[in-house]
Amino acid sequence: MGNKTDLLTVGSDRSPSRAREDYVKAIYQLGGGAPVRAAAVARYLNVSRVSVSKAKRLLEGDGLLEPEPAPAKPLRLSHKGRALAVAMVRRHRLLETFLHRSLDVPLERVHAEAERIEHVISDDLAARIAAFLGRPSSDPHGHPIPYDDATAAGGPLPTLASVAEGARVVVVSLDDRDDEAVGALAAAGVLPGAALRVERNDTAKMRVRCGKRVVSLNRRHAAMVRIAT
Amino acid sequence: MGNKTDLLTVGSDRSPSRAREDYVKAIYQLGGGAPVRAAAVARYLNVSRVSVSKAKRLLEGDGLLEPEPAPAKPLRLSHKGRALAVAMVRRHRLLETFLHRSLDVPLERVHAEAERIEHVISDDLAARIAAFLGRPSSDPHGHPIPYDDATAAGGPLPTLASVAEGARVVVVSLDDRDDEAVGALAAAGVLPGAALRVERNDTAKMRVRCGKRVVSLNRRHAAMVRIAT
DNA sequence: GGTTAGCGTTAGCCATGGGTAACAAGACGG
DNA sequence: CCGTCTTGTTACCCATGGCTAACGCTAACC
Repeated sequence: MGNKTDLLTVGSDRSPSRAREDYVKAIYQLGGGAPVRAAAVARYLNVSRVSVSKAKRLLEGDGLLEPEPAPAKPLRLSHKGRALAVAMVRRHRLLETFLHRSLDVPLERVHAEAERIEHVISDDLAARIAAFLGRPSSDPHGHPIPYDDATAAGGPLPTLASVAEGARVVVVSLDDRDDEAVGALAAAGVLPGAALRVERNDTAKMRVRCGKRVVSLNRRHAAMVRIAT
Repeated sequence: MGNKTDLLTVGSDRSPSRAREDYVKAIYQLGGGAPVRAAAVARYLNVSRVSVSKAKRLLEGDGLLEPEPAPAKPLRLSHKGRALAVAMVRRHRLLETFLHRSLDVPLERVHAEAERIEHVISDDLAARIAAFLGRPSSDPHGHPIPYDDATAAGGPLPTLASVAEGARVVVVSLDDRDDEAVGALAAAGVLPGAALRVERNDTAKMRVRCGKRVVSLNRRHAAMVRIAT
């Protein structure tokens, strides 16, 4: 196959619809339905506040944001915007599941790949992928796949980094946005469903027993792990 | 699933890299390696000649086109451009095969879907899809899948519309760019590998025996069928 | 030879997405 | 109460992709 240093690295990749979908998804993931500050969106997407401010007008024009005549107000998704956001999340998680399960894409690379594909597949195709996979209930990082537009949020779970020594916990999910952490955690066997026991948690590296293995985890990586008891 | 009249219909969808890839692919498919007139590219992509003229400069800048100081000369892909074009064709055909075989996407919808996805998957992912499918040699429309950068062109085959009455032929491929024709042909059983006998070919509708069935085909549709004897 | 058609280019216009610089207004800390 | 930080906005600038209008050329066609 074409092994010539990936020819395709040509342009940036900001298509009109892609940018809009990214904004909507960011607002949704930051607020979970609640209004979100523009500056937070800017940081989340690594763009300037100005870009968010301009995008705001365009998104309002598309009916994806609740129209807000008063300036300096937080961003609120409209019904349509929320539905689009949920559709994006659904596609993203279905794609991640497919890439990991069927194509054996390593866990830490699944997110980036899905991030690009999610913008170009139709709802119909997403439904076919879901059927192909047997309508999985969660993606390989442990996040639930929303099949209807219900939010089903629930407050954020505690992270592994915050657990007291000696505690036994179960891994619920990993933050897929941090490739490096996901790679390290997967290598250590810290995956959704794994039962852990925290051996030490007082320095930059914590020790965790995972099955028969005792592994050493970077604190920053452990902060990417959501857990339950 | 989100059945709300496809929310995603928001923007056009011309990302920088997408446009470049479309130009390169068009030049490749029109010329098969030989130089191509800009106007032909414009017609093929449904854009103005002006857009092609401007794209030319950008593509030269990217090293995808052979630099051409003299104006009004045909467009020639560089080595890099040709390799990119072949990669695009490979991805496209692999995607079509996957969509049709694994996800049961109807033949006439496979092209449009692949057309969008091909721009966002990595070479690595294409390789994984190929492995998943068992390295198929051709796509569902009957076009060969190029696994190396070899061109393997060979002159264009005759079309079903040009066949004399009474002749027996075998369907090699369908032109996937014409959704309507592909739908009609697939419904009639005129698919790659099918053995046909032309019963009548003198009016706007031709009659063809296909297995046990005798079907009536629109001439325009028949012109989308490449055949061999 | 003149007319007509097609081709490639240039000039100019629009929309989108992204960026800086700058500013007014509010929140916070001292 | 005064400085400092954060925020959202505005005014510009840049690149891309696409468009129409218009022009010069070439190549047919009569």
